[in-house]
Amino acid sequence: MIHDYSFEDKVLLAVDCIIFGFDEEDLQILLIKRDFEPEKGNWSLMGGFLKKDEDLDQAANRILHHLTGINNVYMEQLYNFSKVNRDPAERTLSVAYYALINIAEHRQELTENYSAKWFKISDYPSLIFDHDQMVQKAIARLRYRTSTNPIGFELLPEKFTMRQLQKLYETILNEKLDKRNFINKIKSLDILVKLNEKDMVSSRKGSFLYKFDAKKYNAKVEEGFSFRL
Amino acid sequence: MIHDYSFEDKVLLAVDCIIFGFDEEDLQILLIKRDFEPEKGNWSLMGGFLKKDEDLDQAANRILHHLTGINNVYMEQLYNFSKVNRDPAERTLSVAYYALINIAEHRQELTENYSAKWFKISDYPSLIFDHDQMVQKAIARLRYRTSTNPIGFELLPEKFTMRQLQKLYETILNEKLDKRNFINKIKSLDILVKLNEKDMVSSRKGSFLYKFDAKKYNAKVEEGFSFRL
DNA sequence: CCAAAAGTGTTAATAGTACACCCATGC
DNA sequence: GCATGGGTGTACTATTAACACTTTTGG
Repeated sequence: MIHDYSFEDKVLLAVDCIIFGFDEEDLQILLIKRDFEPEKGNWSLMGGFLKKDEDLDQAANRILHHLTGINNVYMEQLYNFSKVNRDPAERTLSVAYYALINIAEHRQELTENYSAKWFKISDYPSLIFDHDQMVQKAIARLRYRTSTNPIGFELLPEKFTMRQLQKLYETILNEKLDKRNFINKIKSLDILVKLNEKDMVSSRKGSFLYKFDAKKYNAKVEEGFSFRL
Repeated sequence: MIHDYSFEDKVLLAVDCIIFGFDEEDLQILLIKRDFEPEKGNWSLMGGFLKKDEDLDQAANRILHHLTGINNVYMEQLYNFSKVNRDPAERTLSVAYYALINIAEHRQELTENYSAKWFKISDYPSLIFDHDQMVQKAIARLRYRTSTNPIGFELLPEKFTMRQLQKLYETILNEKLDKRNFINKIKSLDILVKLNEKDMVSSRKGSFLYKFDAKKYNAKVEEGFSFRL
């Protein structure tokens, strides 16, 4: 016997993306004004529908690329939102993904070609459907993930100062950290390379730049190391 | 303009459940032999399809109840598995849920009425499609969740001994724990009630029974307490 | 010479880990 | 009276948290 699937209900499956950026001061999300009904003119996450011939990761990447021109960034599936009437127009489920992007590197393509806008997570407009809930869940996941995996670097330029890194973690975790303790902890992890190069923008003295050493990190993970901040 | 959803692809959405139980010795999962093609006769998680008029949590509960007679247990959404050819018969996505059940309390209904079988997670048959992957992900999530939320109790009888609790955590975390340190830690959390009642099965002396005090736990959470084992 | 951010160590407190003996009971 | 699992506390170690002054340099 072959089970006949043809009597089962099929559904529309959306993919919505919470796109995080960091501008040296605030954690931000990228939103767009929805240009069709329902909820036309209101702020929304970037989304689209899953196609038959792609999996969800591919759909999330396609949608991100289509709406921002951005490719190859850290993305992670978050949760499947499924309340029956979440979209009043039609029964739709939505799989939320979040992405981490380096604002500086992508500022050009974003502002030039697309109508998206950055908002601080401490102050963003209310969103359509259940998108606010998605954002809150994404922030919670981001807090956890950045504490247990070295993904915070995805939000920074390739070369960054200790102060930028500290500020980033302070912003994500929403708490002040002690400068010396933070640096000691980071240094003890031994997964950064100190460059012979200084950032001269932030001070007269200049501050050394660091890079995340992915190769070293991976080697350490092989030996049982696990990142924890 | 109303966006026309009618050209978008619709998909079949399955819900598969990883059902965990604990028998005082091993962490186990409940599996069934699939009785239809493809993969007829092979072991599988319990699953079914999402219906139009229910959300995913409801579907997971319905499927669990339908296949086991069990209701009202801890369930949590895990991940949406979406590889294009994961089910060779038809394009199907599957949202995995995991459930925690108290084997003792439900042994009757399970063995009497249904054809499901418990397997130790240390030794279970290989499963259809991507179900092995689902189980592995569920175990990882269970480890994390039981370390940060007091959900381990869901796997034990309402009244349990310290030894049962310790054995449970040892099994989930897959490491030996020190008896005194474990008890001290648990006691310092101050979320259990010690009963004036002993379990006389496991020893001649008998060992005191405890209950999880959900009310106390919730009150403490309100005040900023967070469970961590 | 001064303002502004960078860089750097030590101490105290806390949390975690290791460890061994007596107790109560049924047989 | 002895075998079996139950119950208990302390000393040591490692980790985390608190804290302030000197350095560099452009203006």
